[in-house]
Amino acid sequence: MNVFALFATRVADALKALYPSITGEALSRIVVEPPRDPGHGDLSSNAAMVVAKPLGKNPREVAMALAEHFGTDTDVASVEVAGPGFLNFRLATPIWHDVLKSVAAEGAAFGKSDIGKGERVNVEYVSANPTGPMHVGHTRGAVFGDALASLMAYSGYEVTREYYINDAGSQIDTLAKSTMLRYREALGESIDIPSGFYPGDYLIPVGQRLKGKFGSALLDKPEAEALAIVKDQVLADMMDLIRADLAKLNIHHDVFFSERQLHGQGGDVDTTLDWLRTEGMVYQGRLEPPKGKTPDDWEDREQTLFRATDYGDDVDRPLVKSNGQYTYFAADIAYHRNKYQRGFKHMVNVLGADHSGYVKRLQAAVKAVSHGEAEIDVRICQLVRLLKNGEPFKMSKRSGDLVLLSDVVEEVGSDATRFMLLYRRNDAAMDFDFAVVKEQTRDNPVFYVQYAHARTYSVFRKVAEEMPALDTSAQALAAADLSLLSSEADLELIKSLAQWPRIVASAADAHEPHRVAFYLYELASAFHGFWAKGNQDVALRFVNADDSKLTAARLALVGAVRQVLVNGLTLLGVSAPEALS
RNA sequence: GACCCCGUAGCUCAGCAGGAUAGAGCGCAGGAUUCCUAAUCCUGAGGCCGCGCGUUCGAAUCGCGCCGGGGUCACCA
Repeated sequence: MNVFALFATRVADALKALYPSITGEALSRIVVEPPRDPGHGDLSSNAAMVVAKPLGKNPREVAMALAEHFGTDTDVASVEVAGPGFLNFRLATPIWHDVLKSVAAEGAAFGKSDIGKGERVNVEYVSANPTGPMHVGHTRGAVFGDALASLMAYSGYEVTREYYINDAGSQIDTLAKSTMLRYREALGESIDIPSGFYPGDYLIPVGQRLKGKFGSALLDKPEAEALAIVKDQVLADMMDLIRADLAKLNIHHDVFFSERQLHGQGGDVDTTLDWLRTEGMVYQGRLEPPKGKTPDDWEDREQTLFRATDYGDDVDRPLVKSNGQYTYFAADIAYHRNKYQRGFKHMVNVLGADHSGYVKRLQAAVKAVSHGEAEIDVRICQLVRLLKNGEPFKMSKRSGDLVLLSDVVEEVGSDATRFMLLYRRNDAAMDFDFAVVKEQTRDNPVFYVQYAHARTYSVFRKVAEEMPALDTSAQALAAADLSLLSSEADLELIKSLAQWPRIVASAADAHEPHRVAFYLYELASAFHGFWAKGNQDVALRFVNADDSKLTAARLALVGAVRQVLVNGLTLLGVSAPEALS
């Protein structure tokens, strides 16, 4: 039950009844939301102001008519017209108790919506090059994409979580050659790793595995053949490594899409280029070197260009390299055409800050290959600066100057890592201070929220101890007399709970999981605040040994708080412990 | 030179498909424990919402132009 959506519908219905000539366009701009100042009531709507102009009426006049209409609504305690034509509702107490009932009845589904209408959406995230373990640079996008995918699934989309494996470029050839050296090393040769190769220790086990499988047989094969075998092995191993790293943050993908499968004679890139040609989206031409910074090796030549500017990009983009191979972007067009052909009209890509220049051409590609039928939202996750006690932090246990994802998770844990990264808008750069994240204080929102959740359990433990006769089963609490929850404090907490469905829906719609994290913090705060009130006023305690009816009603409230905290934490992939140790 | 992101309290950040008196945490000053785990709560001080112009009944929010910070810029991936 979403009271805001409920009243949005009622307002629209009322307007249609009052002004039959009203257009759907005008109705769509109506919002019903909590007023910024709670003194203005529970719900506020701009309906009269939005609708007045097209109707040629005075906003206050429309508002008055609406107010009169709602005077007979039994769920409404009072309606006021305020300011230029705001409609402010104060709701009758029973409807808040209905919210509580619906939390209990809907459980994990409280907050779910169908704004996605069952449409399929492809969320691509991580897509780190399979050349080694994950490092922190990947972590933010990984967590963001994972939470966004969950959020959209919860909001009625059919979500596919996808990982694009960049396993076709020259960096993979270098990876194979680097691995070949480790193979020789495993066979007893002493090796020297040239610069430009991958020096990481993580390739040593791959070399040993190759030795175990093939002995020294690979050395007898032609180099190209041997390298192909080595490449397959190292790619498989690197992806295992990456999957294991992601699993530490509880991140899993549905589809791992290999770039290699797009290449080759008659592959997707070939057919896509042919298609682009027949569509007239490709031509032979020259590009201007970028102003202000001409690359040293700039070579003015005629090349195969995609008409990206026709679709909003700044320049047309090359599809074929000077050595005759396809560019990365050519493969990416084919890849996104493939997504479209698999039936995705909604796509989301999560990329790192270093790809911000890539956004427009990706959007251009999707527009072109779908003739404008599909849309892609590219979310850029800005840089994360690692700190320790406020000082920039360089940690390097195993791999050059990189900080590994597994190091971070080991250091601070999955919950804190995920929550901290999600407790920030994705498009703002952020600092990640190990010292703060590890601290279990109010500085660290994840513990604050988890503590609220644990507190709901400790209330129940307390009741079991003090009032063993009280039935605290879900069925018993569902029958509790909620009308006993009539204090300001009770209603305030219930109103926080009532926000949840609209928060999730708006977060899913805007592709902004951080809204969920902030909401959870606020709900935790409301719950902690209620607790403290019980210290001053015995009537506001959760547990009243001499009043089992009130206690039962309060337990129903506490149970609802717990349910919403769990629902939110689950979406963010953060655990909800029953007790903090 | 161009493109993208950011600029809100001393610090870290919310708020931005326009809406009423701009919020939170930290820090600072004071206070609270007869329910659970004080890992908490309450009160207070603290703001030309980077600057300017424009659109509007109404702008932190939208548009344009500056300023400052970060990122990126044919063929790498």
